[in-house]
Amino acid sequence: MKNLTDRQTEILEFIQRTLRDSGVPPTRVDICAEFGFSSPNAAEGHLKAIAAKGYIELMRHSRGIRLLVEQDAPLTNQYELPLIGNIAAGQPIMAEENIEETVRIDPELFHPRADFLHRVSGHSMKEVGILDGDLVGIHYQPDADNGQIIAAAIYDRRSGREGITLKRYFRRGNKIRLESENSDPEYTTIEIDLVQQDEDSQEAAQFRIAGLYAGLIRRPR
Amino acid sequence: MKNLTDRQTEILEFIQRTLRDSGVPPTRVDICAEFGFSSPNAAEGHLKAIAAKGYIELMRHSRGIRLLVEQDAPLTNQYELPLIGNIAAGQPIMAEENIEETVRIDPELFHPRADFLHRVSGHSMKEVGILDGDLVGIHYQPDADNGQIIAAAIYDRRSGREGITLKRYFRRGNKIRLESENSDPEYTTIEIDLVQQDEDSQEAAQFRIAGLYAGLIRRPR
DNA sequence: TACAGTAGTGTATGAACATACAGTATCACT
DNA sequence: AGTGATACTGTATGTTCATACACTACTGTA
Repeated sequence: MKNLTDRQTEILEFIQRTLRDSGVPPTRVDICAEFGFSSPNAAEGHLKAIAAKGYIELMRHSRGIRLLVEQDAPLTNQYELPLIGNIAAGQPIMAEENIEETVRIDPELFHPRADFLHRVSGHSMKEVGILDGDLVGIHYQPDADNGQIIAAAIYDRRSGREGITLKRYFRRGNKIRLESENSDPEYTTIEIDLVQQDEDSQEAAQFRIAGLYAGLIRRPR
Repeated sequence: MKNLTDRQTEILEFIQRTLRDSGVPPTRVDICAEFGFSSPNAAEGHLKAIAAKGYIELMRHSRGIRLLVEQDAPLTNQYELPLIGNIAAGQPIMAEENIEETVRIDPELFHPRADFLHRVSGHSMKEVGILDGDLVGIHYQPDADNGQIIAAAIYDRRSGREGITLKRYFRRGNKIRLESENSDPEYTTIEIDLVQQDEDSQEAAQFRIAGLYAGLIRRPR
């Protein structure tokens, strides 16, 4: 969360004080009176800035100011999942280096239970309602059944990292097929031959199953 | 302290609920809307009676209602959201009767913060990746901007309940348009004339905004 | 029977409020 | 030298809000 300026902090504290003392948020005019402003627009500007930084929410009715910061310390709970972007070479998925963010969410919300989250990039799964930017819950599991949606970890030689992509998984013998859920022809099916991959690990697309798709969260904006 | 009448208790509870859910006390008009009064003076009378009995204090400015009784423990704790199906006649949204389930999730995960969840039924929002069975986070807010996705509470005369549906909201003057996000022709646009709705409440589709769409959770299976 | 309390409708009005637009000035950063 | 963020003044407007007045109707009670 972005830092407030000194003035904005003073104003936020005044809102907290007013709320605590009177039970009602202040109006723009109240703020002007407190700080000696002669224009309600001074207060309006500060409120918008504080709201833009995420400390309060402005509702459009009188005294519509809602605090989004708790006065007391937030609860610590164990319902957190790491958000994993791509994976550094040689590192386990959950290595701290790979964690972009920690999201407070109950792993049991998903089925099967999620071990980590991944932010979807692109529209390859559009047809099953998984969109760019969505956070998907992934259940760590190194194999999958035919037709299941998996998080595929695909090695990229240029970056030396593994990128995670959602794909629908099919295997017949040693041939693996990773399909997108988007009829647009640009979303091609990836085909991998396990024998080839083993024999010539420099050459073919290196691939493994990072886990099973177990649900998603969408946070607009 | 003198006892409150049943009606006065209901109103006091509504004030407590509004404060808890939105952080701001209700206006007289809010109370009228909640209880179906047609005159703000009905609310005013109740407030004066409740104040005279010492349960609240009235300050003479907008929303100047201060609770003088302990606010009982919140129904939902910080990291839980109620899952609301449809709404029993005359009940506030958050009434226990309407809660199907409680889901452990951080309301701040969504933007704007979610006040309750709703399970999507049908495919009317398929084109924006909202599918049947998804749980959507709803931010309690009685109005919306054009083009926003809202949870519309539409009264069903047969069941006597309000059903919640996601729609894209447009308003021009007194005409409201509720659009689906599915090009299939079976998903028609609902049009409502506010004037008609007021004049002939038996006839026209009764409708209100239950809140803003604020994100979703998908739990497969 | 009368009276006080409760529960409303209906109308009206002025003050309180949020908020938009048009400016000015300072400061840090590029 | 130019741009964006901050921190205001000043004015204006339309809506929201509290609240007063007048009136109906039901209920328990002294």
